Amino acid sequence: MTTGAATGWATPAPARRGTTARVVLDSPLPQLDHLFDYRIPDGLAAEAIPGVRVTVPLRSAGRVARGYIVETVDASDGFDGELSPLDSVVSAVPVLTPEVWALARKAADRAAGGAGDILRLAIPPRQVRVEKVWQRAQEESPAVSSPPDAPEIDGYGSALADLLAGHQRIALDVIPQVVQLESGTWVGRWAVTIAQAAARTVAAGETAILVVPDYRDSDQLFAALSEYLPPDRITRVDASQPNADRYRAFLDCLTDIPRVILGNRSAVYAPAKSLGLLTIFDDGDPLYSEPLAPYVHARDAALIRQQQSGAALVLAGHTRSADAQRLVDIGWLDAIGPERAKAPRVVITAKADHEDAVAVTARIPSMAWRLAKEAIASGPVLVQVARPGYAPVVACGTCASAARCRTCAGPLRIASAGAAPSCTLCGAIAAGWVCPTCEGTKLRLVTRGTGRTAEELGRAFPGVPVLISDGERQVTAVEGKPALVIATRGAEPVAAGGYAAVLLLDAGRMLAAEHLRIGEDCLRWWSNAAALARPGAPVVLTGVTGDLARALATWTQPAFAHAELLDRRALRFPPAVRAASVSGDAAAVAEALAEVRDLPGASILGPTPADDGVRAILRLDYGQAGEAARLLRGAVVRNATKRRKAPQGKAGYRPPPTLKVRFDDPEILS
DNA sequence: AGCACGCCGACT
DNA sequence: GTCGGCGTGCTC
Repeated sequence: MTTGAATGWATPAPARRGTTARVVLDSPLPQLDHLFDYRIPDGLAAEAIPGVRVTVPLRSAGRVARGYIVETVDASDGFDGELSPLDSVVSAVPVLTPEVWALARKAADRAAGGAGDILRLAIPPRQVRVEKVWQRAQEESPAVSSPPDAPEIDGYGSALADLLAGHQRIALDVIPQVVQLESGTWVGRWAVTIAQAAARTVAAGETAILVVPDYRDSDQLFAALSEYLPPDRITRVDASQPNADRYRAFLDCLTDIPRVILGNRSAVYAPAKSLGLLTIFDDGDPLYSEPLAPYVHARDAALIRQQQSGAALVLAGHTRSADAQRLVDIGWLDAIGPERAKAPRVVITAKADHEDAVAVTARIPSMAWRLAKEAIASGPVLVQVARPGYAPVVACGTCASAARCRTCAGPLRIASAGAAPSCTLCGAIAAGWVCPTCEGTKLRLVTRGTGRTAEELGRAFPGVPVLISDGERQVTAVEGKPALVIATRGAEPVAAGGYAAVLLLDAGRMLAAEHLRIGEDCLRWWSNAAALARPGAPVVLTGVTGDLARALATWTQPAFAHAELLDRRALRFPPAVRAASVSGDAAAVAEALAEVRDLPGASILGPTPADDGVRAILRLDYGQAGEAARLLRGAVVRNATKRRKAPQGKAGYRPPPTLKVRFDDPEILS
């Protein structure tokens, strides 16, 4: 049997191996979320080391659960029954490192959730063949590239490099530009800045974890990293990878070789030997909000990991999230920007005059129109719209009431040019639609998606190619030639040389969405698009004035975030306070809330009826949130252990909903 | 979850 | 008397 110590990838064997293994189970059940002690049988003594996957008996023979050895000890403390023996060691690779275990435990505790749920994000499913090949390769001690040179970080003098070398925590304002790499690829300047910082970390013999919202950002950053680092120093850990690739990348992260680990939100949990830098790009992006229990936001996980590891932390973006701003305001993060300010040229137009404009230009104010016409001769023009599709919302052409589906009353849309209207929810075709209010038969397009916008603009600019980039058909890069690029917010391609003009066409409509975070989101969408313009090119904001327009025009996003945070403080909304939703059976919710209602500064909204039970919102000062999470977790465990099945004979009985606690629930702000 | 243990109604 | 119903609680 090979042991890890011989091949360099295992945790060093302790001087004296314990006789007892403390095991975390791979289970979502709250009542099993603690360590279980097992006797290590003689036959497994060599393999049963911390971090390995094991199977263990649970309650009765024949029933086995999967888990990981967290530590080995000599005597079990706190449990004085007879220990069962470990069932088996699944694999010799110690996949759960002590650092990741500490992170998972703390992140779960902070969110009133289970560590096992975090581990499922942190450790990909095992792929036996991949693991065998990888183990063999490790035993042959593969050649490692020599450490790279440390590049300068352009645009920040020595300030940023000094802060990183001192492992500081930073809110970084990136430079809103596109640049061409030596490979010829054009990327956002942010990617180069982060790549340079990461390369310096690797040159110093440490590992950097770089987290980005999605694969488009990942591709840009990967291209930039490749300018500074050899391929064996860059490991991509995307959840969209095939399982085999994902597991291979994960295993590579376990080695001692300092590297850059690049990936989406779950990359914050990647194992890393001597972590020196952790960056999150555009931390306001909702993709960082984990949709799986216990719903830990990648930013929060990063903050915990920074504290535990002492690595440098960078929250970078064209905008500052209110959450990052709070950390700046309390002195937890140092705010740093470029040496020389480089703001895009933002042109604000008054509200579009819909009354006397011709149909084709209805959404486009004359100034925007003129600037686009001028610009298109010299290069691509980006048109940002709110929605994909053709006509996502339609209404009666006569009385203007919203058009609804006859079957399910869902809203109707027109999916493509010339298509019959269909239901957004059930998909039913609404041929021969008649307005139930006024009996009109004509439909009016209330909103125009990418498709309809492309059609309209294509007609207005004959001979100019029109490209569409939205959620379904994503274009990642366009050439520097005249073209109209119609994109939904967040799906804008990078243009070679930058866009000759950027039209933020549906700004007013985007801002009208009912969401307390909408101002922050809009500024982020617009700023990210503006950063794709070439120097001096006009960025036209239509239909929006006021603080938000001023923040974009003067490129003072941190000031906007600060003002936003003051508003939230006055209202006691996140992130000025921490909030959690508590939902489930009315009695269970009441019992859970009774535990926390007397904590200093706690306040409760509700409970209000919610699907199959009730839901309440709990607001807490940050200092009390940890204690609240502990108390609520206790309530969840008690609820889980006493929940019972239907009494026999009662047909149609539904068991009461389980008690759920969700900290930092994004729906609280909607 | 899944399984054993335990305390009240119909049975040989 | 005891067989077995399912409500209750635990899992190292």
